[in-house]
Amino acid sequence: MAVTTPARERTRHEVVRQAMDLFQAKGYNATSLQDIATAAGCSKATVLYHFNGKPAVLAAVLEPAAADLAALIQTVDQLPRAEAQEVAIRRFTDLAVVHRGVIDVIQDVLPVIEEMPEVAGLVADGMKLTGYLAGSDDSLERDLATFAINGLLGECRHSGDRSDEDLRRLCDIALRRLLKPA
Amino acid sequence: MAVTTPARERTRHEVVRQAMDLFQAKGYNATSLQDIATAAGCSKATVLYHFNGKPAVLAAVLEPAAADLAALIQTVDQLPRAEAQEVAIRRFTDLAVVHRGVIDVIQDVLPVIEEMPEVAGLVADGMKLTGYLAGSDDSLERDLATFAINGLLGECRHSGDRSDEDLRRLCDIALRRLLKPA
DNA sequence: TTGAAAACTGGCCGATCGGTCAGGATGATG
DNA sequence: CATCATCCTGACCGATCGGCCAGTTTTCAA
Repeated sequence: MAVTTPARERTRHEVVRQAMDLFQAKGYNATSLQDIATAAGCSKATVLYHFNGKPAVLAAVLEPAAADLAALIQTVDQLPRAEAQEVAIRRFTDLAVVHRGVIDVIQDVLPVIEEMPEVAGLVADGMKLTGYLAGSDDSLERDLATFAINGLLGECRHSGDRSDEDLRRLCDIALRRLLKPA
Repeated sequence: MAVTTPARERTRHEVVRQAMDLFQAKGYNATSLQDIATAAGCSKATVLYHFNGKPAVLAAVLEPAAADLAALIQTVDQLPRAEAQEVAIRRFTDLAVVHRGVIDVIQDVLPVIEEMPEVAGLVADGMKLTGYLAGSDDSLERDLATFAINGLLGECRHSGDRSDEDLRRLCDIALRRLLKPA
């Protein structure tokens, strides 16, 4: 066959997939490399053969969301200020719903996220997004923006039973109430 | 001397004090009993002499906040529904500011808090408070209330440099925007 | 078919964790 | 001074963690 997936990518992908599920269910710190290996049907040594340490596994799990966030930032970057907030609110709710699993994962890593160079880009983009959500440089508005993001992070936690539509609706309402009150 | 503090209470109090600071700075899971013992100027065995395991230390750290929250719940419990939400918002912001350190601590324990009987009361009271903050049984309003609490939890995280007054003002504004929009 | 590169593994290592225990220090009481 | 309960400690334990390495199995192109 010509289009068979190379064994390398097959295993890597499966490890990332199972790691995502486990990180989401038990948290990053509470998940051991052995847990991931068992779930992925390989040995712990194999996981470390494909990934240069446990943080590298986390980085691979977060990568798709990080890429989408980076793209969003790049888009909003070249918008006039007035539109930037509106677009940030709308597209960030989409992003939060799509990557709700990843958002769930991040929770457990937040306290020590500063010391993880693997996810530095994601953190930096999150900070920039906060600025755009705030809509102004006013410190109260900025605080409300971080408040909104934290509320959203918390809301996505263990929200596996909620439908995408419900979650999107809730996030949109909450963000607008906080950031664009009538 | 008649009014000297017994050695027992002295050490216990110091352990709790240092544990609080460490839990707040590094998180519960990332803080070892040895860390607490060193900070408190005693041995790890001493910590375990006074407290029946690490979760018991956490329970002692959370206890004052849990007591205040329980008192708040009891107060709000006997209020008519209309007033309940307003009082809950106002007094919960006070409580959040006063016990901001404790709120900070809880973050790291949330993913596994269900399995800790030591803090079950605190969790249960938090759930009741959510209901009162929502103001109605509408599911959207309840979700917004949990959103608000999560935002507040996140906002209190690593907010040691913020003044009490700023924090109180921010929490009050955010809660009212979310729960009582104009 | 063959041989080298890639993929994979069991076993081991040092470190750290929460927790236990027997016994030493301390201080009040007779 | 002697006694005894309280307070405290160093040493140790079993478990678990992330990570490493020598060697085996699989893959695949020549």
